[in-house]
Amino acid sequence: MSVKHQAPRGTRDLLPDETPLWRWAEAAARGVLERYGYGEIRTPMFEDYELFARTAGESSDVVQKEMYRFTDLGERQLALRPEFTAGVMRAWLESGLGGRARVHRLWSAGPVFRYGRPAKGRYRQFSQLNCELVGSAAPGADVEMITLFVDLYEAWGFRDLIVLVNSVGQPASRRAYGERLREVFAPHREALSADSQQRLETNPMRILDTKDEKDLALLATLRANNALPTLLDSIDEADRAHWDAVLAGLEAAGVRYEVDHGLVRGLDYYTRTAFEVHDRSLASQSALGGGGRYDGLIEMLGGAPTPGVGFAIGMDRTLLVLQQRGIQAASGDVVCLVAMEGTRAAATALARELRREFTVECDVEARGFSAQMKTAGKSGARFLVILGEDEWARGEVALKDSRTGTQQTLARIGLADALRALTQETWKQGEAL
RNA sequence: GUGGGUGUAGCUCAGCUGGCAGAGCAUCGGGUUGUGGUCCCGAGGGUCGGGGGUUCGAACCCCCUCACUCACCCCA
Repeated sequence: MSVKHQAPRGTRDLLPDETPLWRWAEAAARGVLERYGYGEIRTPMFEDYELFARTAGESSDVVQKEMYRFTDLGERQLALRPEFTAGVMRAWLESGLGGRARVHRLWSAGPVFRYGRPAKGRYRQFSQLNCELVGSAAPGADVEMITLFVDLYEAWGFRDLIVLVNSVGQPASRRAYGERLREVFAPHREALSADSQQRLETNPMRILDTKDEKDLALLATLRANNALPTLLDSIDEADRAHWDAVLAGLEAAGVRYEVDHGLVRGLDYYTRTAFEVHDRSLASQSALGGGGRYDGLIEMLGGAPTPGVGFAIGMDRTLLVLQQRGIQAASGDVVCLVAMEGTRAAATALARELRREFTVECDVEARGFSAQMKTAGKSGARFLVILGEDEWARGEVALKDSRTGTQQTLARIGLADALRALTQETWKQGEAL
């Protein structure tokens, strides 16, 4: 098996046995989004490099080492989108949406690109479902976002979901908190892992979600002595009030959440509320989705100060979990036509007619009767319509239900009616369950 | 990006110390040109991920490379 080309590293093909689950999940999501009153916005898959570099933060990992950056033939500096929000906000500004109404509810879906070492659940091209609520600074907006976030997962069958929430405050308070952490850890520098000593310089908040045993032990000791401040202790009064209101709103909405003091988002533009959902079954790539508030972003892009909240859901990982749980998209009944030597021509016409209403398979290779029957059996077709020469001459066909094994002979004229009645019958039975 | 592991038929995998590439499942055909998914018989299918090296001889040993995977990093 040595083919000349393979899919580029970190990309993959979704084959026909997988796409039904994707379509089902996408359809379920669209239903929820519609009922929440969100409108779809489609933006380019690439934008000016600077747009992403500035909004995500020059020092962020995404910008430092994960961007698909390129120069086009016109010498433009561009990048494949590593996330949706920056592009959506650019479109919002450029189209003047902000002037038409104060609040906008937007969603997008499609591929995003990040250059990183691939692993199960981490791809260089992956798919996100993205939502934004632009124009409201109210805690209720955060609550609606998180509620929508959870309801999407519930529409996909998740029941045991817990949202991790935190407040990352303002950039200034975040910096101040970082300094406080440096002071706290400085005396224990030698006790930290090499990674964390590095983080002490670059991003001390990352020490809080270390996986190193030594680090964890130190953190536990510090906590026990009340020597470890939390980010929540460092945020200002307004942020604190916002945070309390968000939690109260989540309680009221009946959303299960857990406060995670170590939760920090990877992009610099986040303010106040941050949230994520994880699934343990995905090993090291456990984040299924996350989001937060980005009150400074639009101003950063040259717009009037405008608040916003949003989230992104990683579809690949989410569907990976669904597949692991054995969830399959329901498929409809299939009708398979089986023709004889003298009825092949008639079968093509009948197939065409039935396909106005039913899913119909029909042999195109003029294969023998027995071969067609074998194929029909393996295909899982619910109904077999056998066009025997004698019956056909009398204007009749045989209809076999492979679920029960029963077979009846009926007038060709009444075939569609009979199929309709049988499929509706099973549909009703399904409803009863 | 760092460190490990794995690549043999469409799939899951055997293949001993270097000596003619195998099995099961799947596919196709036949047994059965008017009743399948059971059974029986048969067939096709491989540059052993790719390139180089060592050797009389390499799936096996060495180097490089590509891909996947696990743990980190980071996140979706």
